[in-house]
Amino acid sequence: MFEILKASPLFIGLRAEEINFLINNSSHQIKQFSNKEVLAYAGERVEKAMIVLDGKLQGEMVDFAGNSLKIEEIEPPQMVAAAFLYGPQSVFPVNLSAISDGKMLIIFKNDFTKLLSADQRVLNNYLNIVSGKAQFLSRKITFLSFKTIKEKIAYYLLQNLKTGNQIIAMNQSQKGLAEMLGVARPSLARTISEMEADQLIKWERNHVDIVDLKSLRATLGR
Amino acid sequence: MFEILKASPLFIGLRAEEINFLINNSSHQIKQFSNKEVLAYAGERVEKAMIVLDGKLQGEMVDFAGNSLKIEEIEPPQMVAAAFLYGPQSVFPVNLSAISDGKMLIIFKNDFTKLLSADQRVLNNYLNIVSGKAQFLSRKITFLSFKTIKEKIAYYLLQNLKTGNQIIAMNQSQKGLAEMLGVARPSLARTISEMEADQLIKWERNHVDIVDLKSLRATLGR
DNA sequence: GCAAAAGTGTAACATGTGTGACACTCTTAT
DNA sequence: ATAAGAGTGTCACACATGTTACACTTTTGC
Repeated sequence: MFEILKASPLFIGLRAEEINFLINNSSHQIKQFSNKEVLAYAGERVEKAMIVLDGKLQGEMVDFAGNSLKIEEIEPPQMVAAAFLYGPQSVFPVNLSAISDGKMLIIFKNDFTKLLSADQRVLNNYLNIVSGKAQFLSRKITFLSFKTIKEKIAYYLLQNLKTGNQIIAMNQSQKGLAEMLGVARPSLARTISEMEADQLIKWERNHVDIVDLKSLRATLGR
Repeated sequence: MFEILKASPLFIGLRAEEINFLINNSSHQIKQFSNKEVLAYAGERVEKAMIVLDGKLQGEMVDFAGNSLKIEEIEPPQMVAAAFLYGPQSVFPVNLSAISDGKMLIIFKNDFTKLLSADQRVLNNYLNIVSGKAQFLSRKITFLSFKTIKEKIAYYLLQNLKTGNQIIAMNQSQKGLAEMLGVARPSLARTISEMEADQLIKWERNHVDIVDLKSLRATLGR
């Protein structure tokens, strides 16, 4: 087990013996789960830290009509719902169910808090995990908050533009990009055409030429 | 100072003497700042925990064209960039500048980490702050990912509907709600009218009646 | 090399949302 | 009590985007 945990973001930088020592000094459980088992429902309180040791879980968002929506997979040795253990509304944002047999390490919140203060490296790691989530979400919002497709494209290009360069390698199809930006594929193609007509960019199969950097930047100036 | 800090989310549940003790046992500084002073630029590394003691700061997002965009105000005794102290990309997401004279408490990251492990209540508080941010952002994304205003309204209402009830108290103006949902105010009003015409809801000044819960849910079934 | 699959350019059309405007109502402060 | 301010209902209009469709090109697998 401790070999698996060594690879976990929570225990980066610790030796297996150290992890062993820490875990064995906090009360914990190993829970077996079987395929299709529902481990937690959305809205339920998060009261324990969970780390997948073996097998695979998935988080499925369930809408009010009862359909399941997005899916996020959690594999060993990831933590489950790391950013939802603490906080004013510490409830599961999704249904948590197993998509294979497996087992997980469970530490109750109180004990987990003690564990965090027992080792500064673990504390640091956990803070990195949670902060990382917040930062990821923050960046995602930046994207979503651009209204027009033109803005999204401009932002995407400028993000991926290395200074001094004026060519951006594209390792993604327009279809994929459209999905990532959350827009319809033909709409993306249309907007690209417009931007080419406006002499802002030149979109080739595998790379994009920035023709008029200044105007491209101005696209984002509201 | 310790009286101010007592009200800070970071030190909830601690007595002034305890805060005094903790702070004086970690190395720290008090920094005076003056109006219009820029305290940090977006992209700069976050290396210290900062708590505003007096005066007011603002975070301004700067776009690629050099214009400043959104503004977030930070007042005593709030922490600055709490979710950005740790994490893989711990850099300021915004420019940080003063909009009045004032002063702040500064604790360098290393010392702050020690402070967190020195007192479990402070650790818990900080985890609550950061997790709270992540949860707030997560909810915001859920909202932004609904495409139509009708969906957003339905989601909002169903979220705030207590089981068994069919009336939702509104503690927010339509204007405020429109802002929160990221839509134009008249568009929100129009959509509400439509939903009323469809006999889904009845929107009064201070509360909303759910007329047809089933159909309201169906709005979200994609 | 060839066929199938995937990706791309483009068009016509429907539709949801933002904008700006205005009258009206409710709340707040003096 | 009254005036000023904030919030609300509604309209006409412009416009960006999604949808659906089809021809064409490129890539992939055999």
